[in-house]
Amino acid sequence: MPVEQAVGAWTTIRETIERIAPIPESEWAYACARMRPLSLLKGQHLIREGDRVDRLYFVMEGLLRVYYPTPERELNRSFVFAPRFFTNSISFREQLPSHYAVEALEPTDLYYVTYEMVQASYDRHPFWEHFGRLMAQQEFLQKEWKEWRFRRFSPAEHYQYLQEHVPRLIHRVPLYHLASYLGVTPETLSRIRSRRSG
Amino acid sequence: MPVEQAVGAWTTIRETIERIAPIPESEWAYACARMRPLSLLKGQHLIREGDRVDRLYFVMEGLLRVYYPTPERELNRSFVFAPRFFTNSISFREQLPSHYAVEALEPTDLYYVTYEMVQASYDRHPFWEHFGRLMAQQEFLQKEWKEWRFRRFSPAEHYQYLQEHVPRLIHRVPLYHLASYLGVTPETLSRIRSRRSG
DNA sequence: CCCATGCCTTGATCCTCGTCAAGAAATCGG
DNA sequence: CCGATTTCTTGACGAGGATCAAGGCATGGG
Repeated sequence: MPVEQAVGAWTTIRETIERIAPIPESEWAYACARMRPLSLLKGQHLIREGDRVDRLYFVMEGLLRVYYPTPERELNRSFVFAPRFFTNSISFREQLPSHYAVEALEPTDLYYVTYEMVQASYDRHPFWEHFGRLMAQQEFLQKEWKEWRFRRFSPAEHYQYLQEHVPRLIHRVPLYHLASYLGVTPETLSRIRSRRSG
Repeated sequence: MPVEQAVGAWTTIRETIERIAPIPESEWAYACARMRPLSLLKGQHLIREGDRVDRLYFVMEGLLRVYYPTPERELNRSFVFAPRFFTNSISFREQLPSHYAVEALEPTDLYYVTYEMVQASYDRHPFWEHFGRLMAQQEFLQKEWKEWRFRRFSPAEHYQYLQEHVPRLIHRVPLYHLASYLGVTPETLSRIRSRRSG
């Protein structure tokens, strides 16, 4: 990777961290030295069901699809737009096999650090405990709102909400994937869309 | 409250905390001195939609129902069995009005500490930051599993799962409340139940 | 430029679940 | 123990979404 790209990447990571809490220089240097790059082509999998996920990823560029693979059909759980941290929290924290799979919907660049490194950081400097708490709390709040949306909105209302608040979802995710996310068939989503605009 | 009861209560709280992380004696004394009791009769509300929740509760005894009040019907979001910590995380952390209501399904005893006290604790001793992180992460994992159950299970499968893994839900929560939790009408839940046993 | 592929739409049919209505069973207070 | 209220069940009906099937429309590779 050319140097300029790497520098831009690290700026993005640092900004993402500092949106949560300011990071001491020593700890930033420590983290930088331990991040490793990884790239996925469109359609490649980052995680397959059953994998043990022992890495914390930062999605630098691209788009991931998180889905539950069931015998009958795939159920889309979420979509991960760069830039963002991402891991399978259950697998990462509890050392369990992943209950979902993750696929790149676009060519995707990531960095990652290992479980051991994350655990070691907590003993290294109070910043990491602080950051970890704020991060976990923020993740929790996002899930709380998501639960609220899924319970209170009908699929049609939910689609309208996403159109207004997360338009990149409608523009960058194929509609048949979005349909599965909303809990309906592609046919039904198509009819929702035609009812709204027509 | 008689002394013996208070002592039993505090043992319960301490055990709940130490299931997450061992608490230093100084911090335990600090917390104890700041907890206040509160009791609810069956049917009373702990939180109404729109309230600002600035307390972190510990549910000592009893059972709470958390629900989204919508114009047409109430949607049950969760049930809170003692002993457990509980608050509206969004309202508590972001100082926003509550998007749900909380009602006692049984006579319920609680203790609480205030937002200011929780915030102050983070500067007091590293234990609280550590505890806060582990707590938030644990809450997140529980929501992750809940999301999984709601996506992968049909209402009938979900009912069977709850029967096997959380039988107290079926025994202590009225079925029409459970139906709303599962996302079906009481009539449909009744038919699910008769299909299974018959 | 054209064909193949993947994605989206439209139509017809079936089936499940919500709704409305009534009645049975359980619970509670007096 | 009894009556009133709440909770649960059962039945009939209708609306809406899943399914099956086919056709349209992009997009990209040759």
